[in-house]
Formats: sequence, structure tokens, C-alpha cells
Amino acid sequence: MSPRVRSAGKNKPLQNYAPIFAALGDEMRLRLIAALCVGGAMSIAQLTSGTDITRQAITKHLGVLAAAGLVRDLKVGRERLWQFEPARLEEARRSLEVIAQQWDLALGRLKLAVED
Amino acid sequence: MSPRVRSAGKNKPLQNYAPIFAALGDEMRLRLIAALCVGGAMSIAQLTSGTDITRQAITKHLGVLAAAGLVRDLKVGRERLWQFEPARLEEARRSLEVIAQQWDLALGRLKLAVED
DNA sequence: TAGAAAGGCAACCGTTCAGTTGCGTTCGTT
DNA sequence: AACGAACGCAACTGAACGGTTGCCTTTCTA
Repeated sequence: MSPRVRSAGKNKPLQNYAPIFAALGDEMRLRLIAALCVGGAMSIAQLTSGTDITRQAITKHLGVLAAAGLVRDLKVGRERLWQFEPARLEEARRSLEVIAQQWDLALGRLKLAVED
Repeated sequence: MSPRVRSAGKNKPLQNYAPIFAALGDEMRLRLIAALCVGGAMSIAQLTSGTDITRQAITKHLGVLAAAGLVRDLKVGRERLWQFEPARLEEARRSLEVIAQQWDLALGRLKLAVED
């Protein structure tokens, strides 16, 4: 039997999340995510208007986000709608939570060792 | 008076977190954070041993993490100890939480509009 | 049915980035 | 005093990245 842990979630090694964080590590991409979050599904043209960069650049950014699983596309007629995909982001958030937990744990050990 | 919000925390625009996520968007740097998290303060030499890259590369990575505020250094004799700094990471985690909240909010609005 | 709107593909450019190498400095240790 | 461990600085290299431009295809609409 595999060892029991507090939560049932698989706990991938932290390094696996590097691509997701890398995808989040760009201002424009964070703006895109925010836009899709409040605006629902949007076309590339929509997402491009209001920025000062090219449609192609936006397309590339969406490609990066999609590769990280943070966003999904669906074709509708002549346009391509993009929508936010919350699962991976949630996963990333929990990975940060795990770090914080391990940190607190280590602090506890340190305190114990000092007091002893 | 500024508008009341649910939580007292300042709520920077999401784009501001791009540098932190960029710093997290590298396997080796995530490994370093994990190591510092469980191992407490460590010297560059310690952090380098066990990896297959150069001490200089590690130094650069630590520089990136420090610039993002994720890590701090303190000089001790001839060596330089690095330690994890949880504040910024927590901030980043909360920013992801905010995204998720806004997403749920938007879903709620959508559902309402459909049902109406 | 012709034109315009939405988008795909690919080449290209300048910058940033990860990593290495070489060499000098600081500081413990014997 | 001398050696070695720990580290800093700077230059260099190849690859990845963000962005643009040009051109072609698909699809809606007046």
C-alpha cells in the first residue's frame, strides 16, 4: 500500500510546475488570463484590441498559455474563441501552498531543536 | 474613503506578479527553493553539490530568486548563506486565489444570465 | 459574388537567458 | 605563512523568447 498522506491529491515534485509558472511569468499573458477570467470566451481579435502589440504576438502568447494547460480554444465559425481553464492554475496554487507548509514544518523543527 | 473590499490586503493588479512567476518558472530554481525550504539556510557550495551545473549557475539562479524577493542572503564568515523568504511567495499564492475567485464570480454571472 | 473580417504559417530580428570558463579575492586552517 | 575552500566578477556562447512583417486561407455579409 502506498503511504497515507493528509490529502488524497497526487503530489508531483515541485519542479514539474516550472512550465506553468513560466507561462504565468509574463505581463501580457497575465493580462490575457485576467481578461478571459472576467470576460468569458473571447476571440483573438477581441483580445488584441486594447493592447499595443500585434495579433500574431497575442496568438503566440495564447499558444504558450495553452501549452501550459491554462487556456483552451474552441473554433466557432471563422473565429477561434479562447477560454480560461482553471484546473491547472488551481494545481499551481496548491503547489505553492505545499511549499509554505513545508516551510512552517521546517521552522517548527528548528524551534524544537533550539529549545531542546 | 476608499471602497470597502472583502479583505484588507492591498490588491495589486495581476500583472505585477509576472516577475515572481518568472522567477518560479525554472526547474532548477524550484529545486533550490525546495531545498532551502526543508534544509534551512544553506551556502552556495552546499546548494551546488548534488546538481550537475556550475556553482556560478547556482549563484545566478539565487540572484534571480533574490531579485524577486523569494530568498535572502546573509554573510557568515567566508560563506554566504541563503534562506527562503516566504512573504512574496505567499503573496503570489494569494494572487492566484484572486484569479480563481474572479473566475467563479464570472461563472455565476453567466449562469444567472442563462437562467434568466 | 466581391470585399472585408478573422485567422494561420513561416521567416526574420534584437534581446534575454542559462550556463560555462577563467581568474582574482577573502577568509578560515594547519 | 601558506594552502585550500568559498565566493565574486566579467566575458563569452548557444538557445529561447517576444515581437514584427508578409502573405495566404477561410468565412461571413452587404
